[in-house]
Amino acid sequence: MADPTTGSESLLFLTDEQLRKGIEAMFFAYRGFTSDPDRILEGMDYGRAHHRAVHFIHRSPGTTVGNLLTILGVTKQSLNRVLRTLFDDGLVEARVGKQDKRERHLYLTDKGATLERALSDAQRARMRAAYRAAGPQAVHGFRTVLEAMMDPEQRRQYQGLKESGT
Amino acid sequence: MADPTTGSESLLFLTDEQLRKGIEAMFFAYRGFTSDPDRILEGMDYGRAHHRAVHFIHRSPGTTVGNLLTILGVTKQSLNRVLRTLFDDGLVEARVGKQDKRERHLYLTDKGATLERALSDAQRARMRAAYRAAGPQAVHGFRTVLEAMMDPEQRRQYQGLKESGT
DNA sequence: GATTTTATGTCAGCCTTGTTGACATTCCAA
DNA sequence: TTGGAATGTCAACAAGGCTGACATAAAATC
Repeated sequence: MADPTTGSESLLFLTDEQLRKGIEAMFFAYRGFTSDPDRILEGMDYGRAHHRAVHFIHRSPGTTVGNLLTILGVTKQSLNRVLRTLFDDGLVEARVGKQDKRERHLYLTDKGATLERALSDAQRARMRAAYRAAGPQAVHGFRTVLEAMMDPEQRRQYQGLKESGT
Repeated sequence: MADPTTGSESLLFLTDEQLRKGIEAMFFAYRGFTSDPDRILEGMDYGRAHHRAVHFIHRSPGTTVGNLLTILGVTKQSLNRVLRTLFDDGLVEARVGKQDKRERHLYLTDKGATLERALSDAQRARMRAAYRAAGPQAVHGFRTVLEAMMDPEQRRQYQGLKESGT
Protein backbone atom coordinates (compact mmCIF):
# COMPACT_ATOMS: atom_id res chain seq x y z
CA MET A 1 0.00 0.00 0.00
CA ALA A 2 2.04 2.91 -1.33
CA ASP A 3 5.20 1.54 0.16
CA PRO A 4 8.54 2.97 -0.99
CA THR A 5 10.51 0.07 0.48
CA THR A 6 8.79 -2.54 -1.65
CA GLY A 7 11.73 -2.65 -4.04
CA SER A 8 13.76 -5.14 -2.03
CA GLU A 9 10.88 -5.81 0.39
CA SER A 10 13.29 -5.29 3.26
CA LEU A 11 12.37 -7.32 6.29
CA LEU A 12 14.65 -5.41 8.58
CA PHE A 13 11.63 -4.16 10.48
CA LEU A 14 11.13 -7.69 11.78
CA THR A 15 14.46 -8.06 13.53
CA ASP A 16 14.48 -8.83 17.23
CA GLU A 17 15.96 -5.43 17.90
CA GLN A 18 13.17 -3.65 16.05
CA LEU A 19 10.62 -5.75 17.88
CA ARG A 20 12.20 -4.88 21.21
CA LYS A 21 11.90 -1.22 20.32
CA GLY A 22 8.25 -1.75 19.56
CA ILE A 23 7.72 -3.47 22.88
CA GLU A 24 9.32 -0.65 24.79
CA ALA A 25 7.41 1.90 22.77
CA MET A 26 4.19 0.25 23.89
CA PHE A 27 5.35 0.28 27.49
CA PHE A 28 6.36 3.92 27.61
CA ALA A 29 3.50 5.18 25.47
CA TYR A 30 0.92 3.41 27.57
CA ARG A 31 2.29 5.16 30.60
CA GLY A 32 1.75 8.50 28.92
CA PHE A 33 -1.61 7.40 27.64
CA THR A 34 -2.97 6.74 31.12
CA SER A 35 -1.20 9.48 33.02
CA ASP A 36 -3.57 12.38 32.35
CA PRO A 37 -6.78 10.65 33.45
CA ASP A 38 -4.90 9.15 36.37
CA ARG A 39 -3.93 12.61 37.49
CA ILE A 40 -7.55 13.73 37.40
CA LEU A 41 -8.75 10.67 39.27
CA GLU A 42 -6.23 10.81 42.05
CA GLY A 43 -7.66 12.79 44.89
CA MET A 44 -11.14 11.65 44.00
CA ASP A 45 -11.95 8.23 45.37
CA TYR A 46 -11.67 6.79 41.89
CA GLY A 47 -9.05 4.94 39.92
CA ARG A 48 -8.41 3.57 36.48
CA ALA A 49 -11.08 0.93 36.91
CA HIS A 50 -13.71 3.62 37.35
CA HIS A 51 -12.44 5.39 34.27
CA ARG A 52 -12.81 2.26 32.18
CA ALA A 53 -16.33 1.61 33.39
CA VAL A 54 -17.40 5.18 32.76
CA HIS A 55 -15.80 5.18 29.34
CA PHE A 56 -17.60 2.09 28.10
CA ILE A 57 -20.94 3.08 29.60
CA HIS A 58 -20.58 6.37 27.77
CA ARG A 59 -19.68 4.62 24.56
CA SER A 60 -22.59 2.19 24.79
CA PRO A 61 -25.38 3.69 26.86
CA GLY A 62 -27.78 1.07 28.14
CA THR A 63 -25.19 -1.68 28.06
CA THR A 64 -25.70 -4.47 30.58
CA VAL A 65 -23.46 -5.52 33.41
CA GLY A 66 -22.72 -8.71 31.54
CA ASN A 67 -21.59 -6.84 28.43
CA LEU A 68 -19.35 -4.71 30.52
CA LEU A 69 -17.83 -7.78 32.14
CA THR A 70 -16.97 -9.15 28.72
CA ILE A 71 -15.47 -5.93 27.45
CA LEU A 72 -13.44 -5.17 30.55
CA GLY A 73 -12.36 -8.74 31.13
CA VAL A 74 -12.65 -8.68 34.91
CA THR A 75 -14.75 -10.63 37.38
CA LYS A 76 -18.21 -9.48 38.30
CA GLN A 77 -17.12 -9.03 41.90
CA SER A 78 -14.40 -6.66 40.84
CA LEU A 79 -16.67 -4.75 38.50
CA ASN A 80 -19.43 -4.69 41.06
CA ARG A 81 -17.29 -2.95 43.60
CA VAL A 82 -16.57 -0.24 41.07
CA LEU A 83 -20.17 0.07 39.89
CA ARG A 84 -21.44 0.29 43.46
CA THR A 85 -19.37 3.37 44.19
CA LEU A 86 -20.47 4.90 40.90
CA PHE A 87 -24.12 4.25 41.81
CA ASP A 88 -23.66 5.57 45.33
CA ASP A 89 -22.04 8.72 44.06
CA GLY A 90 -24.74 9.23 41.47
CA LEU A 91 -22.52 8.97 38.41
CA VAL A 92 -24.17 5.92 36.91
CA GLU A 93 -27.71 4.68 37.07
CA ALA A 94 -29.07 1.21 36.35
CA ARG A 95 -32.47 0.61 34.84
CA VAL A 96 -34.08 -2.79 35.01
CA GLY A 97 -34.48 -4.33 31.58
CA LYS A 98 -37.92 -4.22 30.02
CA GLN A 99 -37.60 -7.43 28.08
CA ASP A 100 -35.43 -9.24 30.57
CA LYS A 101 -35.90 -7.87 34.02
CA ARG A 102 -32.78 -9.56 35.34
CA GLU A 103 -30.58 -7.31 33.28
CA ARG A 104 -29.49 -3.92 34.47
CA HIS A 105 -28.96 -1.37 31.76
CA LEU A 106 -26.33 1.17 32.64
CA TYR A 107 -26.43 4.89 31.91
CA LEU A 108 -24.32 7.85 32.90
CA THR A 109 -26.09 10.55 34.87
CA ASP A 110 -25.32 14.18 34.09
CA LYS A 111 -22.74 14.08 36.83
CA GLY A 112 -21.25 10.92 35.35
CA ALA A 113 -21.19 12.46 31.90
CA THR A 114 -19.33 15.43 33.31
CA LEU A 115 -16.61 13.24 34.73
CA GLU A 116 -16.44 11.23 31.53
CA ARG A 117 -15.99 14.44 29.58
CA ALA A 118 -13.18 15.59 31.81
CA LEU A 119 -11.36 12.29 31.55
CA SER A 120 -11.75 11.82 27.84
CA ASP A 121 -10.93 15.44 27.10
CA ALA A 122 -7.62 14.96 28.85
CA GLN A 123 -6.91 11.71 27.12
CA ARG A 124 -7.98 12.97 23.71
CA ALA A 125 -5.82 16.04 24.07
CA ARG A 126 -2.73 13.90 24.29
CA MET A 127 -3.90 11.65 21.51
CA ARG A 128 -4.71 14.61 19.32
CA ALA A 129 -1.30 16.14 19.86
CA ALA A 130 0.35 12.85 19.00
CA TYR A 131 -1.81 12.37 15.92
CA ARG A 132 -1.17 15.88 14.72
CA ALA A 133 2.57 15.54 15.20
CA ALA A 134 2.66 12.18 13.44
CA GLY A 135 0.29 12.87 10.56
CA PRO A 136 -2.54 10.87 9.00
CA GLN A 137 -0.37 8.29 7.34
CA ALA A 138 1.31 7.40 10.61
CA VAL A 139 -2.03 7.31 12.40
CA HIS A 140 -3.31 4.81 9.91
CA GLY A 141 -0.30 2.61 10.51
CA PHE A 142 -0.66 3.02 14.25
CA ARG A 143 -4.23 1.77 14.16
CA THR A 144 -3.37 -1.07 11.82
CA VAL A 145 -0.61 -2.43 14.03
CA LEU A 146 -2.63 -2.08 17.22
CA GLU A 147 -5.52 -3.91 15.66
CA ALA A 148 -3.23 -6.71 14.57
CA MET A 149 -1.91 -6.96 18.10
CA MET A 150 -5.30 -7.61 19.70
CA ASP A 151 -6.71 -11.01 20.51
CA PRO A 152 -9.49 -11.91 18.06
CA GLU A 153 -12.07 -11.58 20.83
CA GLN A 154 -10.80 -8.14 21.75
CA ARG A 155 -10.69 -7.16 18.09
CA ARG A 156 -14.35 -7.98 17.81
CA GLN A 157 -15.13 -5.78 20.80
CA TYR A 158 -13.07 -3.04 19.26
CA GLN A 159 -14.65 -3.23 15.85
CA GLY A 160 -18.14 -3.59 17.29
CA LEU A 161 -18.90 0.09 17.03
CA LYS A 162 -16.66 0.83 14.09
CA GLU A 163 -19.37 2.27 11.88
CA SER A 164 -22.56 2.14 13.93
CA GLY A 165 -23.08 5.53 15.50
CA THR A 166 -25.05 4.76 18.66
CA MET B 1 6.25 13.24 4.99
CA ALA B 2 5.14 11.47 1.82
CA ASP B 3 1.50 12.15 2.52
CA PRO B 4 -1.03 11.60 -0.27
CA THR B 5 -3.80 13.47 1.51
CA THR B 6 -1.91 16.74 1.61
CA GLY B 7 -3.99 18.10 -1.22
CA SER B 8 -6.86 19.23 0.93
CA GLU B 9 -4.86 18.44 4.10
CA SER B 10 -7.87 16.53 5.43
CA LEU B 11 -8.02 16.75 9.18
CA LEU B 12 -10.70 14.13 9.52
CA PHE B 13 -8.27 11.93 11.41
CA LEU B 14 -8.40 14.42 14.26
CA THR B 15 -12.12 14.17 14.96
CA ASP B 16 -13.21 13.17 18.44
CA GLU B 17 -14.59 9.95 17.04
CA GLN B 18 -11.28 9.02 15.45
CA LEU B 19 -9.49 9.86 18.66
CA ARG B 20 -11.89 7.70 20.64
CA LYS B 21 -11.10 4.82 18.31
CA GLY B 22 -7.42 5.40 18.92
CA ILE B 23 -7.96 5.37 22.67
CA GLU B 24 -9.84 2.10 22.56
CA ALA B 25 -7.26 0.62 20.22
CA MET B 26 -4.62 1.36 22.83
CA PHE B 27 -6.73 -0.22 25.54
CA PHE B 28 -7.48 -3.43 23.70
CA ALA B 29 -4.06 -3.77 22.12
CA TYR B 30 -2.29 -3.33 25.43
CA ARG B 31 -4.32 -6.17 26.82
CA GLY B 32 -3.13 -8.40 24.02
CA PHE B 33 0.38 -7.07 24.39
CA THR B 34 0.67 -8.15 28.02
CA SER B 35 -1.39 -11.34 27.90
CA ASP B 36 1.27 -13.77 26.67
CA PRO B 37 3.92 -12.95 29.28
CA ASP B 38 1.19 -12.80 31.92
CA ARG B 39 0.20 -16.32 31.05
CA ILE B 40 3.76 -17.52 31.46
CA LEU B 41 4.19 -15.72 34.76
CA GLU B 42 0.99 -16.92 36.37
CA GLY B 43 1.71 -20.06 38.28
CA MET B 44 5.22 -18.87 39.03
CA ASP B 45 5.34 -16.50 41.95
CA TYR B 46 5.96 -13.65 39.55
CA GLY B 47 3.88 -10.95 37.96
CA ARG B 48 4.14 -8.13 35.50
CA ALA B 49 6.39 -6.18 37.83
CA HIS B 50 8.98 -8.94 37.72
CA HIS B 51 8.76 -9.03 33.95
CA ARG B 52 9.48 -5.33 33.70
CA ALA B 53 12.47 -5.55 36.01
CA VAL B 54 13.90 -8.53 34.17
CA HIS B 55 13.33 -6.86 30.81
CA PHE B 56 15.20 -3.71 31.66
CA ILE B 57 18.04 -5.50 33.41
CA HIS B 58 18.41 -7.59 30.28
CA ARG B 59 18.34 -4.50 28.10
CA SER B 60 20.89 -2.66 30.21
CA PRO B 61 23.09 -5.14 32.06
CA GLY B 62 24.88 -3.55 34.99
CA THR B 63 22.26 -0.88 35.42
CA THR B 64 21.90 0.45 38.95
CA VAL B 65 18.90 0.27 41.24
CA GLY B 66 18.48 4.01 40.86
CA ASN B 67 18.38 3.79 37.07
CA LEU B 68 15.77 1.11 37.25
CA LEU B 69 13.67 3.24 39.60
CA THR B 70 13.71 6.07 37.09
CA ILE B 71 12.84 3.88 34.13
CA LEU B 72 10.08 1.96 35.84
CA GLY B 73 8.66 4.97 37.63
CA VAL B 74 7.91 3.19 40.88
CA THR B 75 9.07 3.66 44.45
CA LYS B 76 12.16 1.97 45.77
CA GLN B 77 10.05 0.04 48.27
CA SER B 78 7.98 -1.38 45.49
CA LEU B 79 10.95 -2.21 43.30
CA ASN B 80 12.84 -3.63 46.23
CA ARG B 81 10.14 -6.14 46.98
CA VAL B 82 10.43 -7.38 43.41
CA LEU B 83 14.21 -7.38 43.30
CA ARG B 84 14.45 -9.26 46.58
CA THR B 85 12.47 -12.19 45.23
CA LEU B 86 14.56 -12.15 42.06
CA PHE B 87 17.74 -12.25 44.13
CA ASP B 88 16.41 -14.97 46.41
CA ASP B 89 15.42 -17.10 43.45
CA GLY B 90 18.76 -16.57 41.78
CA LEU B 91 17.47 -14.79 38.67
CA VAL B 92 19.28 -11.53 39.24
CA GLU B 93 22.55 -10.74 40.93
CA ALA B 94 23.83 -7.44 42.27
CA ARG B 95 27.47 -6.44 42.20
CA VAL B 96 28.79 -3.58 44.28
CA GLY B 97 30.03 -0.72 42.15
CA LYS B 98 33.77 -0.36 41.65
CA GLN B 99 33.83 3.39 41.30
CA ASP B 100 30.94 4.10 43.63
CA LYS B 101 30.52 1.34 46.16
CA ARG B 102 27.07 2.54 47.15
CA GLU B 103 25.67 1.47 43.83
CA ARG B 104 24.47 -2.04 43.09
CA HIS B 105 24.87 -3.08 39.49
CA LEU B 106 22.26 -5.56 38.37
CA TYR B 107 22.78 -8.54 36.09
CA LEU B 108 20.68 -11.47 35.01
CA THR B 109 21.99 -14.89 35.95
CA ASP B 110 21.71 -17.70 33.45
CA LYS B 111 18.46 -18.66 35.09
CA GLY B 112 17.24 -15.10 34.84
CA ALA B 113 18.26 -14.90 31.21
CA THR B 114 16.28 -18.06 30.53
CA LEU B 115 13.12 -16.55 31.97
CA GLU B 116 13.72 -13.31 30.11
CA ARG B 117 14.07 -15.25 26.90
CA ALA B 118 10.81 -17.08 27.45
CA LEU B 119 8.93 -13.89 28.22
CA SER B 120 10.32 -11.84 25.40
CA ASP B 121 9.99 -14.66 22.90
CA ALA B 122 6.29 -14.77 23.66
CA GLN B 123 5.89 -11.03 23.47
CA ARG B 124 7.97 -10.70 20.33
CA ALA B 125 6.03 -13.44 18.61
CA ARG B 126 2.85 -11.42 18.92
CA MET B 127 4.60 -8.24 17.92
CA ARG B 128 6.20 -9.94 14.94
CA ALA B 129 2.89 -11.30 13.75
CA ALA B 130 1.32 -7.86 14.05
CA TYR B 131 4.23 -6.20 12.27
CA ARG B 132 4.20 -8.72 9.48
CA ALA B 133 0.46 -8.38 8.99
CA ALA B 134 0.62 -4.60 9.01
CA GLY B 135 3.74 -4.05 6.93
CA PRO B 136 6.75 -1.78 7.31
CA GLN B 137 4.96 1.44 6.47
CA ALA B 138 2.36 0.83 9.16
CA VAL B 139 5.06 -0.12 11.65
CA HIS B 140 6.80 3.14 11.03
CA GLY B 141 3.59 5.02 11.70
CA PHE B 142 2.94 2.94 14.79
CA ARG B 143 6.28 3.83 16.28
CA THR B 144 5.93 7.48 15.32
CA VAL B 145 2.57 7.88 17.05
CA LEU B 146 3.63 5.99 20.16
CA GLU B 147 6.72 8.10 20.48
CA ALA B 148 4.65 11.26 20.19
CA MET B 149 2.38 9.98 22.92
CA MET B 150 5.13 9.60 25.51
CA ASP B 151 5.99 12.16 28.13
CA PRO B 152 9.27 13.86 27.25
CA GLU B 153 10.99 12.15 30.15
CA GLN B 154 9.76 8.76 29.02
CA ARG B 155 10.74 9.54 25.46
CA ARG B 156 14.28 10.14 26.61
CA GLN B 157 14.35 6.79 28.36
CA TYR B 158 12.98 5.19 25.24
CA GLN B 159 15.45 6.79 22.88
CA GLY B 160 18.33 6.23 25.24
CA LEU B 161 19.47 3.05 23.55
CA LYS B 162 18.22 3.88 20.08
CA GLU B 163 21.59 3.58 18.42
CA SER B 164 24.03 2.68 21.15
CA GLY B 165 24.48 -1.06 21.19
CA THR B 166 25.32 -1.87 24.81
C1' DG C 1 38.16 15.51 60.14
C1' DA C 2 33.36 16.50 60.56
C1' DT C 3 29.21 16.99 58.23
C1' DT C 4 26.01 16.45 54.64
C1' DT C 5 24.22 14.15 50.76
C1' DT C 6 23.41 10.07 48.01
C1' DA C 7 22.25 5.18 47.08
C1' DT C 8 20.25 1.60 48.90
C1' DG C 9 17.64 -1.43 52.04
C1' DT C 10 13.88 -2.40 55.25
C1' DC C 11 9.81 -2.26 58.34
C1' DA C 12 5.02 -1.13 58.88
C1' DG C 13 0.82 0.05 57.10
C1' DC C 14 -2.46 1.59 53.60
C1' DC C 15 -5.01 1.58 48.94
C1' DT C 16 -6.76 -0.10 44.48
C1' DT C 17 -7.95 -3.63 41.84
C1' DG C 18 -7.69 -7.96 40.68
C1' DT C 19 -8.85 -13.01 42.28
C1' DT C 20 -11.92 -17.32 44.22
C1' DG C 21 -15.70 -19.37 46.67
C1' DA C 22 -20.19 -19.38 48.46
C1' DC C 23 -24.72 -18.05 48.49
C1' DA C 24 -29.21 -15.28 47.49
C1' DT C 25 -32.46 -13.36 44.32
C1' DT C 26 -34.93 -12.84 40.30
C1' DC C 27 -36.92 -14.47 36.40
C1' DC C 28 -36.79 -16.59 31.61
C1' DA C 29 -37.64 -20.88 29.45
C1' DA C 30 -38.25 -25.71 28.87
C1' DT D 1 -42.38 -26.37 38.26
C1' DT D 2 -37.89 -26.61 37.93
C1' DG D 3 -33.36 -25.62 35.92
C1' DG D 4 -30.31 -22.35 34.60
C1' DA D 5 -28.98 -17.59 33.52
C1' DA D 6 -28.10 -12.76 35.05
C1' DT D 7 -27.11 -10.30 38.75
C1' DG D 8 -25.77 -8.87 43.51
C1' DT D 9 -23.23 -9.49 47.73
C1' DC D 10 -20.24 -11.22 51.51
C1' DA D 11 -15.74 -12.76 52.92
C1' DA D 12 -11.07 -13.55 52.26
C1' DC D 13 -6.94 -13.06 49.85
C1' DA D 14 -2.93 -11.45 46.66
C1' DA D 15 -0.24 -8.40 43.70
C1' DG D 16 1.67 -4.36 43.38
C1' DG D 17 1.26 0.30 43.82
C1' DC D 18 1.88 4.08 47.69
C1' DT D 19 3.79 6.93 52.09
C1' DG D 20 6.53 7.54 56.16
C1' DA D 21 10.22 6.51 59.04
C1' DC D 22 14.56 4.85 59.90
C1' DA D 23 19.34 2.54 59.06
C1' DT D 24 23.73 2.08 56.77
C1' DA D 25 27.58 2.82 53.95
C1' DA D 26 30.04 5.59 51.03
C1' DA D 27 30.83 9.68 48.55
C1' DA D 28 31.17 14.53 48.49
C1' DT D 29 31.74 18.77 50.58
C1' DC D 30 32.93 22.12 53.97
